[in-house]
Amino acid sequence: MKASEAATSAGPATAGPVPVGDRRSRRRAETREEILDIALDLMAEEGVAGLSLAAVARRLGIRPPSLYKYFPSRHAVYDALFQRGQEQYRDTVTKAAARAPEPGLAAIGTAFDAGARWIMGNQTLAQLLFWRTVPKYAPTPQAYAPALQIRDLMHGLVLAAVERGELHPDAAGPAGLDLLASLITGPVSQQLANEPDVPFEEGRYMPLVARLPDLFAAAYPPTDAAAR
Amino acid sequence: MKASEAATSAGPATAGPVPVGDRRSRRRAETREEILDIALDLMAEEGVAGLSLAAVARRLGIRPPSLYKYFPSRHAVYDALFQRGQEQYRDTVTKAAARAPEPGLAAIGTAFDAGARWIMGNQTLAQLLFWRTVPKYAPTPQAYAPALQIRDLMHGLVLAAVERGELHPDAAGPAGLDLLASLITGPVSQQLANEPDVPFEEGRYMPLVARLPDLFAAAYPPTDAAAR
DNA sequence: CTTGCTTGGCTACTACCTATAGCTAAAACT
DNA sequence: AGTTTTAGCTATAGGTAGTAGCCAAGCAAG
Repeated sequence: MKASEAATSAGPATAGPVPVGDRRSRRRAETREEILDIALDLMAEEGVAGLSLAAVARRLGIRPPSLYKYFPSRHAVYDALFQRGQEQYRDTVTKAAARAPEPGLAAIGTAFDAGARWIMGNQTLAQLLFWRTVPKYAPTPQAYAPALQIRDLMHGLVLAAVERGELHPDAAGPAGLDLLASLITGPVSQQLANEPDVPFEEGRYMPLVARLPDLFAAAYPPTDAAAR
Repeated sequence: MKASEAATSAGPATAGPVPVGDRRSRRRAETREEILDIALDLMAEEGVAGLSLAAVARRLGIRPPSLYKYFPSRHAVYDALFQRGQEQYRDTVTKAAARAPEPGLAAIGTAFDAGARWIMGNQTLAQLLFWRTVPKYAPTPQAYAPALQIRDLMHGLVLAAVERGELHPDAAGPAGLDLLASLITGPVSQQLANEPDVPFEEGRYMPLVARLPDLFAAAYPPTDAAAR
């Protein structure tokens, strides 16, 4: 029992010879990941809210009730995917911001671009993350945690832009961050809802993302004193 | 047969003594509306994608199979609600734009405000209209038609603003209209996904709507020649 | 090597869902 | 008044989530 509990977070954290004895729990974690992969595929085919555990079981080659040895409910599968998605998205955006050519407003643009590309490449997860699409499902705090880290990251980027004199200090306030989040959400939602199948940047909405940093700057122009 | 077909669009179009003889089809249309009302209530309670026709039947006091005398499938119920919602939204926005104090950019703001308020007051319908939340459901062209009219309406408003010298002519192009639609979608999606239950304008995102016209103007500043 | 515990599969079952087929009685039209 | 239409019904097929309980294989300690 204790062993399996310890394995729920299931990261390849220790690269060494493994705490020994838990070949079983490693296998268990692998199966969990396999289930999540299949669930993701099925959600892409049938719609996010149309996920059927029975279909997952069929594709995995086991009987439906056996799935409950790995996840206590359908919502638990959604939650695991939600967390996985948030972590991937956070890492994508964080790395993009870190290797941006220069900090400030340009880095915000880099982060937006990377985030938008990830979303278009992971639309199923994006729907789960950014819309309330599954009846009665709400993410657990643990699964939602990475989203808060993303907000912190954006806050830092905005602060840097403010210090460079590219934005008014108010941009780093709550309303500013909410506006920033809304700006990126707009094209993304339009693209997901109306043109889910267009490839990369051929759609009508994703190209708009490149213009968002300037729009944000227009909403929070630096005070003349700070600029220059 | 012919009579009932004619009643499927079921608007109170003719206010007079009614084409006579179709007390039956009027009753039928009433029941259809009743079903849609109940479905809307249930979607609010259980989630948009969680609508169950059996539950509708229970609440209506009939057996589930009898519902199929009024709608051929669950998707047909969604489609009727989709159309109803698009028409309501279109009418709301159109009327708001028509009685705006002055045309141009200000009228766009008035239309946005009215649209946002309608959405917050009709969140269930809004989810159906603006997100792809129901697996395998896509609106029929007939149900989608009002959405095209809304785009035409916005196009007209933007053209008027351009002629008043408030916007660059490019604002009325496809990319401009897509940006405009994305701008309003952003706060709306954020509000629906993250704060669905806050009343009117107490939320974090809806107040941002008032700033969108200026943002749009910043994206398409008028050429100096046209201005003034 | 054997004994015993853990676990990952299974079948059987409940209670729900959408949708179809076909019946019947009441309502409406002619 | 007779005929047609229709709005309800029951029965049924086939799908879903989730629970209960059985059993055999895997693993670990004596």
